Amino acid sequence: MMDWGVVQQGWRKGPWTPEEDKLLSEYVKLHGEGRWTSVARGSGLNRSGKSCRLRWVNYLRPGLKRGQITPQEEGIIIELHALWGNKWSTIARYLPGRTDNEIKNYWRTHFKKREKSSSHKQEKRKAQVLNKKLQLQQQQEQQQQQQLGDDKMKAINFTSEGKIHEAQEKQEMAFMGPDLESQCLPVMYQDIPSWADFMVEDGVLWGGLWNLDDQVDHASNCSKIAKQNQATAFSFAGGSDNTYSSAGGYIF
DNA sequence: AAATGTACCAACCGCAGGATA
DNA sequence: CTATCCTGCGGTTGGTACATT
Repeated sequence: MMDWGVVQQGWRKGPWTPEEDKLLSEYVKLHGEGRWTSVARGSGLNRSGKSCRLRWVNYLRPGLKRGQITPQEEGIIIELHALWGNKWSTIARYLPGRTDNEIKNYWRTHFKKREKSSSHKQEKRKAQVLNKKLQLQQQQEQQQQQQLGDDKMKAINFTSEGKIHEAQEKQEMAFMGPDLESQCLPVMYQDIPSWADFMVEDGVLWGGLWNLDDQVDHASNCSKIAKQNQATAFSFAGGSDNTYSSAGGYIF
């Protein structure tokens, strides 16, 4: 590894000025992309090669799309992220005019949001389940108290209390399944609106959008792989076809 | 109106790996 | 073959604008 710390000393950092942008643009127009260390030296900019490259790739490069990510683009991002994970540069190749940084930032913002709302709902749901459990328990106890009015019977109740609760537990376990949380998850995810609900229904994603790209063949291959992934997501989430979009395959 | 929280964006950093001397 | 250089990637941070309390 090289020692960037030493080399980078004295180079300007922080936001780029319009003058710097102009210098960099002109230099790249003249000499082309790449060889960023030469760009850094030759352009008269007091910036590191890395910084120059980043500025060019993320901001100055021609053909960059500015503005909000469209729902279609969001769909592709989510789909490809499900496919490849945090391979931002790979994902960015299928979104013409968008940079890996942009996609990464977008995902981070929205992922965090969903993660929060998801865990919030998870907590809410857990509380609901616990409440229900407590209510049932209390009801049962009240019934027992009513039925077993005298002290004698109360004594019997006391000794058998453990068994009553045990039976109650078993009954609930049979209803909820052995793993409470795993049973709750699909329910919670159903609360989260998903792009896929309309994307898949409208056939937008797999029908037309990919063709915006000039890499149609590759993209359609990816769509096939992604569709296989959907199938995996169904089975993993334990959902049926019509629960796909909400069962948590790609929603986090 | 001020304080606080949230979303978004630009830029930096460390690292890995390919290219080259 | 090895050491160094260079590029690109992904993670992270800091700043700003806007929304909410």
